[in-house]
Amino acid sequence: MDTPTDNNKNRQALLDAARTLFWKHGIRRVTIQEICSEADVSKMTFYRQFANKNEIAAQVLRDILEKGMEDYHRIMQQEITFTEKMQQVIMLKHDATNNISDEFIKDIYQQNQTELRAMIETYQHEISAEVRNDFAQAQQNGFIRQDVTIDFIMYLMDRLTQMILDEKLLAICNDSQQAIMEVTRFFFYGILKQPSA
Amino acid sequence: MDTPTDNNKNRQALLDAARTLFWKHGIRRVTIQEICSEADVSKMTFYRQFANKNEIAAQVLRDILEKGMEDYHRIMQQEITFTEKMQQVIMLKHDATNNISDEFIKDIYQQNQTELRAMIETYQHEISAEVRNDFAQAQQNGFIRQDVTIDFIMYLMDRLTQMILDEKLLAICNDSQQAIMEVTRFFFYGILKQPSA
DNA sequence: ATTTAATTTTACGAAAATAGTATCATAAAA
DNA sequence: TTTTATGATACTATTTTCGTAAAATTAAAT
Repeated sequence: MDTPTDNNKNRQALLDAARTLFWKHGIRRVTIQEICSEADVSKMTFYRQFANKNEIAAQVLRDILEKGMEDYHRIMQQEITFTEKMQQVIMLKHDATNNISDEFIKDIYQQNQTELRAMIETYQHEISAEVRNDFAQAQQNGFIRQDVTIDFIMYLMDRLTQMILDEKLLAICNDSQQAIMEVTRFFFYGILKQPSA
Repeated sequence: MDTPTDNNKNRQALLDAARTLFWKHGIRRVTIQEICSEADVSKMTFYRQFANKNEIAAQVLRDILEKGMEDYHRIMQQEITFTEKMQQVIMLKHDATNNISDEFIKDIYQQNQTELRAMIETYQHEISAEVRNDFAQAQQNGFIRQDVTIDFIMYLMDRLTQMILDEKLLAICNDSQQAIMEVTRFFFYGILKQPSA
């Protein structure tokens, strides 16, 4: 039971346009008409798909968060070493959709956007529980020093993912790929020369 | 005859706030109230200084363009070699105020902003006449090959200033300083090994 | 302490932008 | 042909923003 002139295509075009615009200017500054123009779709089609701007913003955010989840799961399910998994996780945030824009966040964490805020917090709870669990397990399996707390690791992960987006680091390394390797290596081995190669 | 609580300070605060906001979001999306909040000044003080948003936008643009002019003059008046001057000119655009933001330009080159557009075009005429003149003189003085047209040089200047803002180039060079040196050297000597060192 | 001037605050009406709806024509799919 | 999604237009309602006026506040000068 599908629509004649592919319904889903317009919906996706609207979502893509909305994300692009929200990305640059946050939610507040972007008008529905603008989203429609960017998506090359009439205003009526918008209202047939979404009740209002908040709803499309919610869907955009939902898509982003879900993609982040899926990416994380896909990485962790692979049959590779823990080290390699972590490298990929750190690399993950390099992807635009895993690093929500400032303006977008600003608008969410202001005014009446309780719904969107709740959505983010739910997601953060979920994902951080999983990550915490994965780390605890890795610690049990001897991949991580026993005398380091999971909380500290969580904090580190956050800072390190920020580092690979830092231009100053990029200037030091040859390219972002090398930056990621450098950071991950530091994450696991510190800066001291390893006794066990 | 000055005002008790320094009048000029508020005006400057408003101009700074406006530039910051116009920079990120263009003119259209920014409200007067927003400018006032950012400048930490009441709406009334805004209207005592400027008639409307267009006027403050015009002043912001005027300041930017004039600063660009002054910078260029200051460079050319120095007692240094032509090569060093050019290096500094290319470096100039690295400064944020000499590289007007996309959103800002977009808003100017749309809709009814004929006044602002005219301002830019006037500036461009002025500056390009000067640059052209400086180059012609340099060519006469033997600093530039005779068989190259000034038009081509003007085109090159434009492209080269863009290059030093390119992240890809930054990844190749160690830092932006080196990028500027590299580009300027290329501008003057090409890539062939020089017969005369 | 009083005066003076700039500023903020508050309130307000006018104007403009945006949101949202109803209707009809069209074009493609069933 | 009938159905269905879409686009275009026109329209109203609502919200936002603009711009002004008047009173209250601040801070320095007299």
